[in-house]
Amino acid sequence: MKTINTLTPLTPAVFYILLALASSEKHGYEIMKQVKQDSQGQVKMGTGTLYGSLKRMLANGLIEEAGEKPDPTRADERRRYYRLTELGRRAFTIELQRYARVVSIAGQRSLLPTFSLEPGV
Amino acid sequence: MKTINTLTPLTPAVFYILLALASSEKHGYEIMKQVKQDSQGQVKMGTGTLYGSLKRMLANGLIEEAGEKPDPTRADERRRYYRLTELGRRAFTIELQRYARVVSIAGQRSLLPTFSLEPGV
DNA sequence: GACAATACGTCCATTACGGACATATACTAC
DNA sequence: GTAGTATATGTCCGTAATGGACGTATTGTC
Repeated sequence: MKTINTLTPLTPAVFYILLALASSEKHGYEIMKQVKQDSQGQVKMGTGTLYGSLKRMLANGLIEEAGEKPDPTRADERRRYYRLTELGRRAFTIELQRYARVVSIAGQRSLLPTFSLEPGV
Repeated sequence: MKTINTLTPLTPAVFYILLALASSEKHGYEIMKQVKQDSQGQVKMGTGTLYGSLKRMLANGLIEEAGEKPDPTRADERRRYYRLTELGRRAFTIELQRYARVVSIAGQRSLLPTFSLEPGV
């Protein structure tokens, strides 16, 4: 268990995993697909990075394994579900504020191009 | 020289260096102080990371060394100034959009706490 | 003259990444 | 039914990135 200060700034991989888990607990493969979607395919997380990051995040206390399966109708017992810990949620929030701050700074320095996110995001 | 796709997502260190250089060319030590300020002290870049990153970024073509010293009145000849290349500016812009998108997604999922940046930023 | 801040850099142990590989189950189409 | 794709987890290992210690020297301040 580490302090938030030693964990931040988070690597993009870890950050996207936290983002994926922030709404609901998910299993590994599901996280992978969510990250791909959230980053518009920009972040292509290999399995080594995915499962390696999950292992490190468990050790750091950013996430924990959810004992109960949220989808008991599905028989696939291979799935392992993860959820954020309190530490994980705090780290995510701090990191999100750092992101927002960076965008804000860039805006004030007129470094932002004019662009818009498509409505369906 | 690499393509943007192989370079992104950028590590936090590289991104902050690009942010520091986006407004004006700077030398190494100046970048270090700027990063510290832009991240509110959250990103503590060791000299190994700073000069190592600069070396890699030169090799990648994200930055280039500025021949002329912007401050000729100052005698300190140790300084080496860097500026963004076109590739660097494009990578920065893309990365900035990725940041903005992540913040936007988090907002739509109601993951953003209510917070405000102080006016002087 | 002393001392802190400035300024550059290397070295190296630790950490993180990412693709190849291994293995196996679930679903879809023919 | 069976071929093929998607789902699902994980390891292994070479490569890349980090960060702090160390080294050296100049500039500015008290």
